[in-house]
Amino acid sequence: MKNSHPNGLAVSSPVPLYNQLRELLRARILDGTYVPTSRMPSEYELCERFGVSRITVRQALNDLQKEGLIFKIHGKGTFVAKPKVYQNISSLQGLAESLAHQGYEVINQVRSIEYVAATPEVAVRLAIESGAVIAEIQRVRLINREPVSLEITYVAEKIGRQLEKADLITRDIFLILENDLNIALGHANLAIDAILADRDLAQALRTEENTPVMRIERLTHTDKGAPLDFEYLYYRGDAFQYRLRIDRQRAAQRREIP
Amino acid sequence: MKNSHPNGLAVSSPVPLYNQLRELLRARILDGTYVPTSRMPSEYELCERFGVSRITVRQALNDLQKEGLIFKIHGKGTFVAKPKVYQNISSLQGLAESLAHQGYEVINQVRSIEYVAATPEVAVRLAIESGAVIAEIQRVRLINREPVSLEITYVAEKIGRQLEKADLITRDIFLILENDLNIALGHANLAIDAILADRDLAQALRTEENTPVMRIERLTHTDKGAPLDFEYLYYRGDAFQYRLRIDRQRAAQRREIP
DNA sequence: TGGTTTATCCTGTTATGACAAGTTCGGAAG
DNA sequence: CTTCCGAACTTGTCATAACAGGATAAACCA
Repeated sequence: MKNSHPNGLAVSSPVPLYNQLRELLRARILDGTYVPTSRMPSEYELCERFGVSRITVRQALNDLQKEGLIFKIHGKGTFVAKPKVYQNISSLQGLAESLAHQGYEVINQVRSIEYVAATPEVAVRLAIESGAVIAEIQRVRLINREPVSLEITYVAEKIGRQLEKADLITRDIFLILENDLNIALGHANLAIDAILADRDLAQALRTEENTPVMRIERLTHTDKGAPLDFEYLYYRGDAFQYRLRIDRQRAAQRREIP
Repeated sequence: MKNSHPNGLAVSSPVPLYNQLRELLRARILDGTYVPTSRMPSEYELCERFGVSRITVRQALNDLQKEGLIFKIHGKGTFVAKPKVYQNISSLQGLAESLAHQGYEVINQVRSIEYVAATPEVAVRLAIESGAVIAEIQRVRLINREPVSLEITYVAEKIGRQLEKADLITRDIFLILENDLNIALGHANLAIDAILADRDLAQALRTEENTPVMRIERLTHTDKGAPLDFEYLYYRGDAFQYRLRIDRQRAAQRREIP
């Protein structure tokens, strides 16, 4: 059988074309045929080269993008992602999420995207003048339909405009910053405390006013050290029963490939 | 402006149609208009009802499926997923993954899907006769292009055939079992030990032979208590430096919604 | 020379259409 | 009455086509 295509794809195979194409492209990325940060062939080129339609090519590319292997820039092209992502972000999060990845239903909701004047607290963190316009993104994370955390992200207005266009629901915000906006991330500072929920926070987390809430502040910098992204992460107290302890630094860092 | 569509979608809006449709459907699922486990309108019905093409409908539905809100069955229809997922799976995993979700590049590779005779060890776990044909799925998890774990999954041949057709790379295996195959999951048993990597394992994890490797056995049962899915999870020793400690049972279980 | 416009290439969105393949159910044949 | 088969409906895959809109560089104008 096989009915082989001019360029290596089997037409009358039980495995779909976009699937074959995805595996083929993934292999070429992993073996170095397509070098990180370099542009991949355009969608039309891939169409011709493999004798398939653009809808098939896009299906394969979208899957690869969701994996984080490639990223696209509207009007420019499709690029191979850099293998090394942020190096020094002290990790927290993954609190309830670590369970979540097990298969629990996780939903991210964008509660609001607004452009507001920076409060003094935020302005100081982002090293801008108080009162300047910045983007405020509020996202709620639901696990099994119950809200567990509210994330309020502050970034420069310009970056906010670009994040607004990206897919904040299914794609990681850091992936968008690094790949789509081409901003290299550096270290992050963390602070943790507990507060009482005010009315708005209680509403977002669907809990009672004045119940205890864990608050995490995270300030993420670019690799140049400039403050980039300031976040408040509010976790419902009763969802904060998992503890993630990181005993050492990241393993991969001490295991360089010669 | 707005140029409103007959059924609530704004045509000349800057936000894409499939995006509007996705939000609209998500809202209807969350507010109970579409009841869990019930069938949603077919793709063609949604086309007519909202005056859009099927490609737009499918784009919206696929996003919702990736979120886990709905699932599809080829030939039957699209269904609303049950909000409660497995109740009692003692969670482990998320070891290096908890960091991973932070934004590190995570790639799942299907190393092989084969149908083999059950070894005595596996047969005992799955409560079948030794030598019966079962499916063996080997998957490798890469973080930042470096392999950190090898997962070997054993399930009944019939289930393996169905998993083979599903999207094992981007979708969670438990989600597929619960939704697509309509198998309710129950509890799981875990065992952890350390072994030395043999040649094959060393190759998969791209490490040296005879280096220490953490091994986790996990036997997942259906809600009826029947053994369903037996897995070996091999973690590279030097990737096993994060510990996830679960101090109590799941929070949500003690917080019933009246 | 310097700024602007335009042509061109790219990805994003959407429509239409077709066939494949799984599911269900009723009617025909035994 | 049972069995088998096909019609009808579903999602899965894929092609062709068109236009929108961002990016870029060459061509053009001041």
